[in-house]
Amino acid sequence: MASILSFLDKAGKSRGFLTLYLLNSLKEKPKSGYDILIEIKEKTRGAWMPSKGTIYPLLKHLKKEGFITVKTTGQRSKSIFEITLEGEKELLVMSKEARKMHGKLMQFRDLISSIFAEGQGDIANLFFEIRDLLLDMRDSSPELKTEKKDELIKILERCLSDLKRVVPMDRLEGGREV
Amino acid sequence: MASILSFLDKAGKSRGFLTLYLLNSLKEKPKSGYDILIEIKEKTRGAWMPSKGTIYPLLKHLKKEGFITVKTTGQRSKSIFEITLEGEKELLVMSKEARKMHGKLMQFRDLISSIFAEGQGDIANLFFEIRDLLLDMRDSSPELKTEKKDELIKILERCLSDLKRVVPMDRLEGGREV
DNA sequence: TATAAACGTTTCTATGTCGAACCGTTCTAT
DNA sequence: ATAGAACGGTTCGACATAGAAACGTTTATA
Repeated sequence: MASILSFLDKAGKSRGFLTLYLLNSLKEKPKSGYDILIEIKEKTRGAWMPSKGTIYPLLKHLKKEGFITVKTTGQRSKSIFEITLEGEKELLVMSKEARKMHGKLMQFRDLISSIFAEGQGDIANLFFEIRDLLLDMRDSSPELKTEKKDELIKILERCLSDLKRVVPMDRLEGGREV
Repeated sequence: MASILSFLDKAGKSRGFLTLYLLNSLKEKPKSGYDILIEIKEKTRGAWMPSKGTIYPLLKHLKKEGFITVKTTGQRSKSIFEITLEGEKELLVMSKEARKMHGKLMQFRDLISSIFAEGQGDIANLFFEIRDLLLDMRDSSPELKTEKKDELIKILERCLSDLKRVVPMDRLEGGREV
């Protein structure tokens, strides 16, 4: 939730995920608010489309803060926003939050799926054991020797390909892929 | 965000994830608000702990709605909440939302991780791929043939033992938490 | 015995996002 | 030509949750 998807910037101001996304997206290429709306909708396959009542005021606010500017007021009276140098600096700091969010989101995911879990005991247990092992390792030794890391990767890759071999691929609709 | 973690119940009332979690958790076993607070904190390894200012008023509200009752006012003046029959009925409907949330959350995850890009082959990414595959499978085919199940278990067991071989066991326990 | 920590709850304000209503512009199909 | 859909944006109220302050109780510890 908010605690998971929002964070405090270096000035102590509370920021939401959308702020982070906006700056990141505008860094890549100047866009209009509407463009970003559609971009998000498509990237998430319709799972999320920010409210217009959120995104437009937010863009205005970020402009006022000097993180973005209006590049041109193009056709159809649309405003094309562009990230500023200060915006890029801010993004650099903020984007570290994306990692944290991601980790938190994954924990949150377990919470959700536990609601419709029920059964599947053995497989779930094994999976959790693997997870715990990897998490413990990361916690206790954040700096891992490349050599050891490669070994772990090889093991996991093998596991993954083995699983893919066994799992029927008829479950393809809904589209995978990023 | 809210659109991802909140939903409309059959009466059209907006509900948050916490409502769903509360009912689900109380169905399993009567608990106090504080118990649930700690339960969530531990289940998510510290990634999320609902605000007291959220959970207590919510419990009160659910009680008023008749979905839960106070079983006993135990020691330390704590209230032990218990789900009612009506609450279970409501939960049955609501829990279908958990599945949808899960799917949306996964799309959202891609959006977040796109911010810190990250090349493939990373340990975390591999792990998530494995998890996604297992979860997808569970979602799409809840009834798994024993034979196939055994194969999956064998693969995971092997992965686990391989990992244990590589990971040094000097990683004693210690602080969890984020 | 004093004190601090953990337990357990209440109340209040703040905030990120939603959703709906409303407005004007441009494109497209009939 | 006209209607309707898609584009592009503004404004405002509602809502789930956060976060902080305050308070009483029990347990552990110095």
